[in-house]
Amino acid sequence: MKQRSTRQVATTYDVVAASADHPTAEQILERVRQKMPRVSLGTVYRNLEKLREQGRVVVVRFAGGVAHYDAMVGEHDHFVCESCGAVRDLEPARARGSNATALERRGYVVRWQTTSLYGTCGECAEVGRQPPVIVN
Amino acid sequence: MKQRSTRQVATTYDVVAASADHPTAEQILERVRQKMPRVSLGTVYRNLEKLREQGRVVVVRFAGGVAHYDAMVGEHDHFVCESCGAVRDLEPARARGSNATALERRGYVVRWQTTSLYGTCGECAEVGRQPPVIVN
DNA sequence: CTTTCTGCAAACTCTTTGCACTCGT
DNA sequence: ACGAGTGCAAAGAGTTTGCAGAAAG
Repeated sequence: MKQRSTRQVATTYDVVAASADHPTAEQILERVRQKMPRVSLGTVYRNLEKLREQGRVVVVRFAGGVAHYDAMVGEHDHFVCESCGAVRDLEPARARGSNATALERRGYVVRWQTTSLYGTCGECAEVGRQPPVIVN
Repeated sequence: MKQRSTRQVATTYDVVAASADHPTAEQILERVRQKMPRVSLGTVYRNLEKLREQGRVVVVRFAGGVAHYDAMVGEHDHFVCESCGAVRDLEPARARGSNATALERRGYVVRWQTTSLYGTCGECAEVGRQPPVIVN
């Protein structure tokens, strides 16, 4: 059960690592296909899962429920624009908050945490674009 | 296009309001059926959407991507047990963090935010149950 | 050569929708 | 009686998986 290093896995990782926009599997497929046109969606999903097991990518889900992939592996937060769907990485806002501390005092283990902010990004706010409630 | 008040909507809301465990649509269906056995899943989804539009329930998604429904409508945070899947409401940890302030200074609108903590709940920690990485 | 990985397509899960019928108003 | 709501089943989106052939070690 040893893992092999294939061009598909490498390219998939390169694409995610080069993307700052938290692409979905479908978007990753498109970008991988620019370099390897015959890659299939199933392979992309399998390889993303492999990369996740290895801790090289992270799966993020926002209000709409579809999986977004991020090569920024450390704990951090996100801003999601409800108008255009853009996602921005943010620094982890603060150290473990009072909630985590309170839970740990009661025997809970808090392994990680993440905050998502939802609103309208600067560009959309300028153009006056309104949030259509759909966020992937 | 006026809204009618039906027993299905009322019962669906009652079920969500009486549930502290953030049930999925399927779980809500089961509970509604205890009172109205012929209700269908499609109706539950339609009514949950209606309640969401009315601001009476809120959709929450965790790492696994499936929709959970919550009648606690105010802004608040969640703890998710990675072992048993239990979800606990937490108080909103803090006022708008520095991230929100910084974004707003740049012309962003931050409409709401939510934090999710992931770990092991007290009960699972006691029994020594390990996280299986699956969280609905 | 052996075993994992890939491409393809079919299967699966969760959610939405079309249609004929029901029930509030 | 009119029209929004319901039950059912079929269709959609996103994701997973079985299998035969391709390729890494």
